[in-house]
Amino acid sequence: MAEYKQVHSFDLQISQMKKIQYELASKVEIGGKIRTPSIIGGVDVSFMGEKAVGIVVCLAFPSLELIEYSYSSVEVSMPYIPGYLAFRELPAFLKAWEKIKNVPDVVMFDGHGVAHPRRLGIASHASFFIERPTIGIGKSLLYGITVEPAKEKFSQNPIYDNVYTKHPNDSIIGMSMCSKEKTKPIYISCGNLISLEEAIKLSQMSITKYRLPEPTRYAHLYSQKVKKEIS
DNA sequence: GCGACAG
DNA sequence: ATCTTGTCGC
Repeated sequence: MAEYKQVHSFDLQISQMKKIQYELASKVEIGGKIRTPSIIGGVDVSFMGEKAVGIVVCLAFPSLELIEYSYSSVEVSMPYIPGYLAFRELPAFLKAWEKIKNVPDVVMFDGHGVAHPRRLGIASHASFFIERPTIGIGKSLLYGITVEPAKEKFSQNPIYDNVYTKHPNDSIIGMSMCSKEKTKPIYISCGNLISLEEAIKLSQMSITKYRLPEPTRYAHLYSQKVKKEIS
């Protein structure tokens, strides 16, 4: 069973959530070389009424064959508020994470990493609980400035901080990338414990014939499937 | 005050 | 995210 650290509770007020985000963001470690993963994880959370269904899939890397997947169902604790997605989805994710036997070496999330107003999107946030490298894969931009890349596979452009004076040493917070010709781009950003170069490389190696990389794509597929089975 | 706003 | 079938375009 995969373990995780209970970094903080989820019974919080927005002001407390914001404070936690700033505190954890200051501890994010971008860069460093990680060993090529043998198992890559994918996470997605879907909803049905007041229930949140969390999914974790484990794929062999680089073959991308499905090894295992788990799911959980928890009561929704708060509404969706832009910038605070993690507080709504992490409880479901963590409950599914504990059921995983083949612990992933790196995990991809459906949402952003440091490409976030306070540098702590769900991918970065989750890393402090599972203590593993994470990557954020966004389907739309939440924060940052970027130029839409050409619609050719793997064409890409950097995502810069809206306020470049806020973090002058690292204004590039992610990469906009065309993952499939003639489709809208995906937004890759570091979650934690990984470099943007590595995050992009692993993302590209996880992309086959679809817009989303297999870990996230599979997780989403299963979340929809599981919802019907348990409804 | 106004507009933006992951999933 | 979710409500929802067929349909236009690559």
